[in-house]
Amino acid sequence: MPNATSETTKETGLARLWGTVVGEDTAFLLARANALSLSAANAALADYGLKVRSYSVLALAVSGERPTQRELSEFLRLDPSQIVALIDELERAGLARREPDVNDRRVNVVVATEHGREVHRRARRATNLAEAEAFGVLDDGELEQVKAALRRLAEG
Amino acid sequence: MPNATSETTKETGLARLWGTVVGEDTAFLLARANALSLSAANAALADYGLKVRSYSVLALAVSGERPTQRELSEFLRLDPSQIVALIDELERAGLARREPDVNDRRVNVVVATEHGREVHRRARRATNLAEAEAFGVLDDGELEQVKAALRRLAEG
DNA sequence: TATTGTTATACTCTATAACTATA
DNA sequence: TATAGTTATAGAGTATAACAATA
Repeated sequence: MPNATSETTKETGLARLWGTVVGEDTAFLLARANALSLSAANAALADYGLKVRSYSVLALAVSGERPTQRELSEFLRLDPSQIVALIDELERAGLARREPDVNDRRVNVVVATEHGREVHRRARRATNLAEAEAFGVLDDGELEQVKAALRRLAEG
Repeated sequence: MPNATSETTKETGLARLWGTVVGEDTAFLLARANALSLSAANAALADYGLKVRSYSVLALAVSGERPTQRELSEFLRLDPSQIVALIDELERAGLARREPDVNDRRVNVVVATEHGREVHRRARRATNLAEAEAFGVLDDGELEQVKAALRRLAEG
């Protein structure tokens, strides 16, 4: 039990640090919100043997856009070597597979298996629920404003 | 030069992936915006031998709130052992120091040196500029809305 | 007994460079 | 010569457990 006369708790405790410049910093708030969102999503995906990374690749494989590994690398801002590992993982789990590009034999295109589509459907439901919970403190209007702003930041 | 008839570029290229479910996902957008903000801040802080982590600890040391290591750990959501390493770093650089708590000899309180305060002033200016640039695509009203929303997410 | 700070260790993530096969 | 994918490796970041000093 902390001593009430200790310097440790002389003010209102931890809360007083929110009043500092750090608590007003946009980058700090963004980092914390992201950490919360990330761990909520990863927790929701654990039931399906996925993490945010592998789920993102799976979702893009399911999309039907037939992304190449290079495109996945650029879009997800991950190194090509990390994409290799993620696809290996999805392939081992029977969720996706590589298909050679018809016109350029250097290129692999990533497509989902039927099982991958099914797992994605369920995983997506789970992450949607987790997101709704994580962002539940915001009303619909606020959430839309934030998304619109983040989209402009992210695409820029 | 990519072959225009290749499957790789049959649609509009990378941009077509933004139309998928991933490009609409709040967590995905948040993660990307955070990555951009983080690398901009780290780049700005490199001139001062700091990173976002060490800068945050320094800023809290400068605040005058005399945070304990435990409080820094909880507020920044970093493990106590990571706080140890960050303070060691600041101490080696002469920017901050540990002071034993008067009432509880187990506790260390972290305070900035005069040099630490000066470096913080300059580093803060640099990160403010970097932030203004990173979030420059948003007008002031949007930025305030986003900050308010993030603050509610982060504190919750 | 419980807590603060510390050390040690392992695990994940990330970044880099070198290699192959194709173009 | 350049590009797509692959492999290997090292560095940064993160999580966990055990420990000494103090409460």
